[in-house]
Amino acid sequence: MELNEKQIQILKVAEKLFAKHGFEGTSVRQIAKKADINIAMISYYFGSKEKLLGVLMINRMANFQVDLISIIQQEDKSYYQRLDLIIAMMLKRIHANRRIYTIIHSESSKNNRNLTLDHYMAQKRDNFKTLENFIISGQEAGEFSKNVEITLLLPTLIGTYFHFHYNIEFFKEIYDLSDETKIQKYIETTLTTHLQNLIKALLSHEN
Amino acid sequence: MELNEKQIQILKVAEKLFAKHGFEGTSVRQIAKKADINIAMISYYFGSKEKLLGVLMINRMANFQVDLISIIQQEDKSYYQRLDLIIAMMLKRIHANRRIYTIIHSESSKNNRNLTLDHYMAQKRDNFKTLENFIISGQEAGEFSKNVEITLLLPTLIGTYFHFHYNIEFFKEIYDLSDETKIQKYIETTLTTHLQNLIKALLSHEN
DNA sequence: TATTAAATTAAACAAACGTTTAATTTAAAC
DNA sequence: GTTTAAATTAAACGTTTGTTTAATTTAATA
Repeated sequence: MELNEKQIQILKVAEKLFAKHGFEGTSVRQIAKKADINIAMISYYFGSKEKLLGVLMINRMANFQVDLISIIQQEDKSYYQRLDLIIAMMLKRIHANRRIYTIIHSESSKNNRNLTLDHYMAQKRDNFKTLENFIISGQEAGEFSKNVEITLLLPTLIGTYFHFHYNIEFFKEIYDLSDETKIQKYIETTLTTHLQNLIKALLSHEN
Repeated sequence: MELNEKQIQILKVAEKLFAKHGFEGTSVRQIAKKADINIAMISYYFGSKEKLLGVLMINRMANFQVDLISIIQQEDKSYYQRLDLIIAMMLKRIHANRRIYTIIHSESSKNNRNLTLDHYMAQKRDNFKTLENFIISGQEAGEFSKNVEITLLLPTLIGTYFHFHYNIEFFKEIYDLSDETKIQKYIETTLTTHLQNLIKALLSHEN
């Protein structure tokens, strides 16, 4: 789907509002007002509020697998080095697209089956398989220890980020994370390092 | 606030619906229908839909700190043993109250200040402090290694659980988690062990 | 410049929302 | 058995919801 400038602007506004007030908590009138367009334009361009969300999700989730594979293929680097790169890349990407993930979380806990969610699930499965194969290769190469629940590495990585994200008000208090720049810096340094150490500790820990 | 049987039933139904469809996504008519009561009873008992949520949150969050301290005080056990107990207790509790946490997550990402949320934040701060002091004691006793981002232990623990929870459909596919009993068993065994190993690996890993 | 298609608008639509009302039933106290 | 308070009800309240309509403006094409 090709998007013109107006459509892109509507998506930007909708993304922020959906993430802040939820999908049902956001009205098309709010979106229209913030995007400075007439209410009817949303139906005109996207068909419905529901379809707008679908376009938004597809648009924000693209190209993750590509980034992942391009790191794994750097075979001059050790498995640990590549793992560090993967973790840093993932955190950066997830933080950049945190709003859409928030929406996906709240949407997928509802039971309405949905084409876009199926698309997301399929992508997730691919990413998981790719990462799993990478870890297994590292184990066969003797770098990573065995006896590790590979399935739970991704939940630990992504989950840690999102618990930080969902409780940002709490962490703002503890650290000095008063603005967006500081938050981003904290994620790219402290949080990334913590997770790299954590995964490394687990993968080198002889049970 | 004392609750009669009808009120308890309304809270149960509301909890499920809020967790499934979100707060805005759930109507008082849905709640009334499922709880088999008249719509007006919700305003009659709780004042409003908003206040119903407040009562629900307070009701489900009680006594966490008590459980935590009672484990820490078992000083005949090693720090690692107590840490294992804490992790198991936390996962069990969080899973039991997963619905209310889901609601809190989606509510606290919105910016409407709220008495109940403040109460939750204060409790969270207390729990965090208690756990932090426990880890520091363990470090001083020479059991735990230093150079650990204590602040990020809780996000890793809780975050891993919730990423599992939010993506339960995905994990149902991978494992054989076809019903609630199997999910609970998986959490109490595989997931708990994974997190115990993870935290232990980190706390014994000399950077 | 005239024609045609796309973009934009204000207004209206029915449906659903949370809450309140006023009347009635139920249960407890005397 | 009467009185009193609590519980329950159906109906109505005014708003807000997502979407559609039909008319108008804008921009591109011939």
